[in-house]
Amino acid sequence: MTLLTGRWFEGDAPEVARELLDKVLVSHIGGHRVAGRIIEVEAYTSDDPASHSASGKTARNSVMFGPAGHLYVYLSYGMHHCINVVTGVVGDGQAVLLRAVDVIDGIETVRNRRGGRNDNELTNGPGKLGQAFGLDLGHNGVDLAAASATVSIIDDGVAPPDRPTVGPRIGITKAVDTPWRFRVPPP
DNA sequence: AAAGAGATGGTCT
DNA sequence: GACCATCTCTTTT
Repeated sequence: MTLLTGRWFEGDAPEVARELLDKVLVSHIGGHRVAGRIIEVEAYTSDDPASHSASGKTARNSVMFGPAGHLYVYLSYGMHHCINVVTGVVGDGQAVLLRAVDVIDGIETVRNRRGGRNDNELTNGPGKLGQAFGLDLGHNGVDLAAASATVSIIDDGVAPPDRPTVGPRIGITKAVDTPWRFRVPPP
């Protein structure tokens, strides 16, 4: 049971993405704790045409260029908050998008936040995950390892899969053939 | 079961 | 003013 801190996240996004599989995302928001095992991620690097960081630092993506282990949150399609973990060294805009988790604590809170949907559709997409954990633009830039962190990532001893399922990233129009989506294989 | 379309707002040209 | 790292609901096979 160890809290992952800044240095742990530092590295190339595709590598860190694989390491993040089976780690546990935790949020403490509004007096509710929610925890979920990360089962699907996507990597975005700085020389990657599909990445928000591809054309340099802007107001939106500036935290991607900051230290590893902070959250990069952006608003997608005007209504969904997508959650990323920054991985590059300072000045290098890399991040891993968290696409899906299995809820392991706070399922009642998640059901409430997700408006009473079927349990298998609560956190199986990046926008759904953001809503389930209570995250929004106000959480952009938060340090996952800060003492006061409301969001963190924990290693509870479950190793990442030796052979993750690998595939193309979803919902992008550039670099669609780069296989940087990783998933925990089905049991 | 699959395909289509609308919602909705921040960010960048 | 266009473009989205999406989701949900409706319509059609």
